[in-house]
Amino acid sequence: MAYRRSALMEERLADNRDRILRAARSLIARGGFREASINAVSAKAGLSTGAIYRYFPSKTELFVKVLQAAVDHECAILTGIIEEQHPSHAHALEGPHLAYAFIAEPVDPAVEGHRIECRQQFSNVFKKVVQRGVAAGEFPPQSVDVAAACIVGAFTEALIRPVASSQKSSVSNKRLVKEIVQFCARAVSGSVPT
Amino acid sequence: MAYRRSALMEERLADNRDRILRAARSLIARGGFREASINAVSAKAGLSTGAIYRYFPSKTELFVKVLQAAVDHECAILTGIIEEQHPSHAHALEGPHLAYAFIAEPVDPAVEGHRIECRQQFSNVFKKVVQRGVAAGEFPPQSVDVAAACIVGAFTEALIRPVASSQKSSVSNKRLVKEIVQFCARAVSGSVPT
DNA sequence: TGAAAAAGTGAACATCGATTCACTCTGCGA
DNA sequence: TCGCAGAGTGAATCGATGTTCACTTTTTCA
Repeated sequence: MAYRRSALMEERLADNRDRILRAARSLIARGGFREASINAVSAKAGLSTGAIYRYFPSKTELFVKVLQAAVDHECAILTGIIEEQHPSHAHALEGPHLAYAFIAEPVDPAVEGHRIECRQQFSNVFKKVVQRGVAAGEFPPQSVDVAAACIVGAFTEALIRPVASSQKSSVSNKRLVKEIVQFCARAVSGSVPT
Repeated sequence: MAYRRSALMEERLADNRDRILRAARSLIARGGFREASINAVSAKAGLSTGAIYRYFPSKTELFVKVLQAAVDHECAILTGIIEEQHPSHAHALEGPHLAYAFIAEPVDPAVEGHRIECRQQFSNVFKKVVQRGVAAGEFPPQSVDVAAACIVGAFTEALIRPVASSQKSSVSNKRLVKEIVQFCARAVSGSVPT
């Protein structure tokens, strides 16, 4: 009769899909989209090139899924940090490596379009914070859209620079984040944080 | 005897080279590196594909030269604005289109490396300003490197966003720049500019 | 003017990587 | 155990581009 996938099989398929995503993510994080060829991804995932196409219709789709997952994850963390005032969780952000792919690389227009949405997503997180501050009179009047974009830009550039130049940064990652946060805090509030 | 190029010929060659650079620059600004294939460049420059290789050893070299020229130009403008307090010259910056190629696109590692240098170059311009302010006690103590990187990031992200999303921005370019400048001014000085 | 040298041409070539597909292998159901 | 559906394979295909090169055209100079 009709072919039914056993639970075990179902699980294995899901696992494969997951391994593909992880492999792609890892390769992108390490060497950018450039390094994430279908061959490399399939090899790393322990599958053949053809198998990839059973799970994703195209390389583009695969990349979009990878970005989506990463951004969802990081946005959640970010929101958590901001909402709950637990800046210590900042280390949960996976460092600048993946972020690099968000900003400093090409690819085809489809992925490009998606990347823009991702940046927008990050931006929205910050926008809310600024809006709140301005409404409460804590922050001086300003274009919240521009401010949000600036914050995203400041983070990405400042975080990415050390990766891109592959030089040992003189400041630790933790300290770096702290500096950036202070920069942005002064920018939106117009005052030196205590 | 030995072949000597006449002045006229010399001029024509220089003009060709110039047209190639302009063509590449224009294509990059319009559609990113992706659109700037050798064929497209040669066509736009009014030469054959092969001719390009008489002027530049490779596509990579050509791109590097284009970036170099653009960055030199923009850095000079930027320095001028800052040094001479003529913010009105800001319109001389060619807008976000070329900037887009500096940040949001891939290409081969050689160009990538050069791009990083370009960002550094921009960064240095800002770094000096911040350093001066901190030394003079006008700005609170801060990591000038991080601040400079943040400023570059803020500018690029905020300027590029409208281009990337290809939506008519609600703010004019001039106003946009002003907002960004204010953001950065507050960030480094920790006070609301008058 | 004629011949050598340089500049220009563009079709052919080389490469690289995504995608396909004819085939093999494996798990499900009878 | 048998036979089929689905999963997996990987070499071949295909398309896109950067680069080359044999040839044509133009320029220089005696």
